[in-house]
Amino acid sequence: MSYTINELSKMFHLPASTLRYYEKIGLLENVEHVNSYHRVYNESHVDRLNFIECFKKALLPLDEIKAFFTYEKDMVVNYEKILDMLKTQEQKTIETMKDLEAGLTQLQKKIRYYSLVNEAVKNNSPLPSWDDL
Amino acid sequence: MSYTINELSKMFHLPASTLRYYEKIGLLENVEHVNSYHRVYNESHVDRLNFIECFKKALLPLDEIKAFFTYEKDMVVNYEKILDMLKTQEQKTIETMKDLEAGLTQLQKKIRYYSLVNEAVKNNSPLPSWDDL
DNA sequence: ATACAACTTGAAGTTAACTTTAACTCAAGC
DNA sequence: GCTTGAGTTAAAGTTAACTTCAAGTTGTAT
Repeated sequence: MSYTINELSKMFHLPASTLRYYEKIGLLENVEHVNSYHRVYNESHVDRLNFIECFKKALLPLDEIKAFFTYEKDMVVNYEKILDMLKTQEQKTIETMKDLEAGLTQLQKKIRYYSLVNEAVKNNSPLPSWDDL
Repeated sequence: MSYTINELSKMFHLPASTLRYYEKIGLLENVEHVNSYHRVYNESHVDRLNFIECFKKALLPLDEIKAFFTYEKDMVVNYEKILDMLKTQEQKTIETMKDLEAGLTQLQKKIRYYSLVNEAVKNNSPLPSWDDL
């Protein structure tokens, strides 16, 4: 199966310029340039983009994602390094999730407070205090 | 209670330059400048920084955090807008958490795979395939 | 009185991850 | 043969959130 830049663009909700950019920085490799006219991608690019999106969600910067793919090319030599990177990233992701949860809790507390403000204004009753939660 | 820029810096693990920057963009307000010589912060700044850190963790950009504080100054007028912002942000945070979880799952799958690679290399046995997971 | 450390300022510089621009090429349809 | 539209390039521009810099000020210790 082969894909045009526009097909991949739609498939991954990434602008074509971003796909060209990823190729430029070496994150996508071996993209066929037909007649120096247009790019043709294959399944390997779809697979790689799936991982890239996945790592991006886990907040891994692009240069580390790239380093990861570089190490993977010689995994029998680099598996320890790879495991190390993956585990570090796992911990970071877990940390980030905890922070997000704490942030979410505060957001929801504020939402409860302003729901009370809403009611108070509508009933012409006194404004709630932060301690009423 | 009053605080120097260095005390706040340590308290929130933010460099002093960042505290000055927050003041410059209007995120921290009414900071006392004694004899145009040094800043003095008070409890209200500690409170606000707590919220700022909290919103930052929820991935709210600084200009929206600022807009939020601006609306809060007149909450009887703006409570609907505030509730709206908060709920939008709540949904975004939940989305981000889902993405992070999906990313984490993929990370952990890779970790399992490379643990198998590790064993295989140490036992001189054939490398695992991605489907062995 | 002078040196020094701590703090100040506005402005310029940094980083990551794109995005936009301008000028160009190619294949297909009229 | 000419236009159109999709694709190409290298290079410059953008954005957020800082960070660094150079030059100046202030209070305290010697």
